[in-house]
Amino acid sequence: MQSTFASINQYVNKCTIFSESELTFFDNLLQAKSVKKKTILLREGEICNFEAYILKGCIRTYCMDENGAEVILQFAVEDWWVSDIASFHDQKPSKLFIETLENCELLILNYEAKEELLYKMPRFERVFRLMVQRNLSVTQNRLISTIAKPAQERYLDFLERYPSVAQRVPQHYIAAYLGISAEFLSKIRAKISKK
Amino acid sequence: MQSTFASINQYVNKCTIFSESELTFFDNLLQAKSVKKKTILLREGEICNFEAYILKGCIRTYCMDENGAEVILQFAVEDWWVSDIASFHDQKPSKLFIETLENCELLILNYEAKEELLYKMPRFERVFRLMVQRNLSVTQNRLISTIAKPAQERYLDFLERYPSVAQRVPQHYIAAYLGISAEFLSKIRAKISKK
DNA sequence: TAAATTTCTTGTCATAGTTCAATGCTTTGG
DNA sequence: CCAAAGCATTGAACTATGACAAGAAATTTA
Repeated sequence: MQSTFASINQYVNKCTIFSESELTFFDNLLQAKSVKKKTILLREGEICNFEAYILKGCIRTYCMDENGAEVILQFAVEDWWVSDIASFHDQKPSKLFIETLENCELLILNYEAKEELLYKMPRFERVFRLMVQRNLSVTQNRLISTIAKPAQERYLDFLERYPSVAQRVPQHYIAAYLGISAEFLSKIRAKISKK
Repeated sequence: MQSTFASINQYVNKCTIFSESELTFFDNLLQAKSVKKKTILLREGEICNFEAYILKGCIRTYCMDENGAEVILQFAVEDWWVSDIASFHDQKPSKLFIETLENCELLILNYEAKEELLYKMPRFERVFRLMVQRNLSVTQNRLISTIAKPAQERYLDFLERYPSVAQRVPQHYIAAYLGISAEFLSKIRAKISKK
């Protein structure tokens, strides 16, 4: 029986082993939710009240710089979480936008539910620590290559690392993720394919 | 009585309240260590076996790109932790160097000690989760401004945010942190002071 | 299927930042 | 206290990338 919760339970079970009843308790705190493509789940200034696990679909997290240009922080697909942890954790206004790029099936863990979970089952702290830790490690690597590598190399790394994302999202978003203009990405691609 | 552990205990107590005996147990897992300036605590390829809390001194974490240029990931001073979590957590070879910039007084929590701590007192998971979470949030902001802001603005932000670090470390390290060449930083400074 | 919108490409010109090389200034250690 | 090493500044020539403009292709919507 492949329930709605099969994949998320597998996810948390990879961090530490939980009993059936612990998992059931966890599952009951989640809310399933379907959202249409191009829905904004969080906008700048709002307090982020959720962590969302993606069962199906693709989401981007981005922020707007002073000149109105978008910088994409994350593309998230199946089996990933999205949230603005800073806003969520401190319950303060977010600087980020979170937007679906496709129709999505989500499991939502909201603030109160997470509090309850961690209060009643502190072992779940570990799940979230590991989650954040992986995220930190990825973000650090990205910071380093943003600083140290030229755009073309970063683009090739991206293709290699997230081939499926590269298929699914428009190129100008990839440019916004890599930190270059859409035009320049186009020129990079032209140059690559000439070889 | 200001023991060696006063400040670190205060640090962990800010995350969740712990009892005297929990704190004592924690303290006993730590090793105090004095290290000379310019000591390399971790080099690329080694497995990071510690998380170090800084009682006194200043440390940088950096990595070397393909051309041998250094990118600085973090300056850490009093009341901060340094480690390579990716290497530490997975016990795999590090890509980073960790080097003292001043004589330092450290409290070292090594891998086995941390395992024991979290096994016996899972409430400490929370401390480390919050620690990583803050670090992630800072790193995300830095990634965004590296992408979206010009070097001069990033430099001014840095001065404002870490005035004490700016005093303590040589300028070419600040350049390596900001992701620009030492020469260009010098030109930025010249331009700023002209006003 | 046509119209409308969004996405991608290409060219030209502008600029933030790099590299290299030379010079003087500090700090450190014997 | 001097020599050596490390650090900061400056200028000139170069390069990666950005901004703008205009048009082509693709995708969505009606």
